[in-house]
Amino acid sequence: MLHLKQDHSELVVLSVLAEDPSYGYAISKEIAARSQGHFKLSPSAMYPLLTKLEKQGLVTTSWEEIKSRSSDPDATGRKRKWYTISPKGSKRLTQHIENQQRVLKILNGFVPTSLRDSGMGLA
Amino acid sequence: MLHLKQDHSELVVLSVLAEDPSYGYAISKEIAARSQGHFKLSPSAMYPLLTKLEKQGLVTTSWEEIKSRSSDPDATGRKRKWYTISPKGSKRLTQHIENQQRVLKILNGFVPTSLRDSGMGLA
DNA sequence: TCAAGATATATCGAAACTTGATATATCGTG
DNA sequence: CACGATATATCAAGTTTCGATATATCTTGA
Repeated sequence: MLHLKQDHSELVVLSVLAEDPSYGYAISKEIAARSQGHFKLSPSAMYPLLTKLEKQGLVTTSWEEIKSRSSDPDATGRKRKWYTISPKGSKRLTQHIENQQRVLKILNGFVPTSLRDSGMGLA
Repeated sequence: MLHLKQDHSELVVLSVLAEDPSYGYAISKEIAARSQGHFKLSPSAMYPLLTKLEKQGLVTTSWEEIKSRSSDPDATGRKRKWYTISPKGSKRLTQHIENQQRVLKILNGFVPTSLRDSGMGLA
């Protein structure tokens, strides 16, 4: 299991949302699936991050009332909070990736040539 | 000026030391030079990091007394702390880069195809 | 000669970040 | 009807980060 730092978490979450709106639980499942279980965003990492993205205007949110199949017509039903990437969020994602590429390129300049030449370069 | 996270700082410092032993001040200058000023490791980031590397046995250290040209024969002289990468440190550097490559590959799987196809992929 | 900038190492503290543990509640299935 | 999955969220304790600060020496040029 690889450790996802905040920068990477943000990149991954915005990437997932760039394809379709989703919600916390589904996003965490998607991340685990798409990374073959290598990446994991726990609830305690996920929700603060989503709240931060919302505050920064990178995503918009809406609540969905999940209709219960319960026979009780008064049942409250479970709530689901949907996250949709905003234009600002899309822009941020692009910038984020561009930035990663730039960092990677410079970082690669530090990798010893012996390692770089043996196909271990980063860029 | 790009923000160097600890993971990247460690990679960069070990990479610099993999070529030749050096000391704190010189390492920070080397990093600024080799990155065209894009990366910067301030003293407050550099010295705790070097101490950590030393404690983990990734580098060995020795003090050098810098001979003063001062006419005072009793002058203490400035001290310089040299850092040399250890076999354990070399191994860590290789693992570090391998790990970066793995993370990058998985991360790239999250980048939207539209961005990936336009040459913005990470791996 | 002497002031200023470069060389050199190091700590402090406030803020931000990280994460396992915890809390709460509903849904689906055997 | 119990249990695992779904679903969101906070807390607290630990780690990380970094500008500011401290200390001291060396070098250069006005």
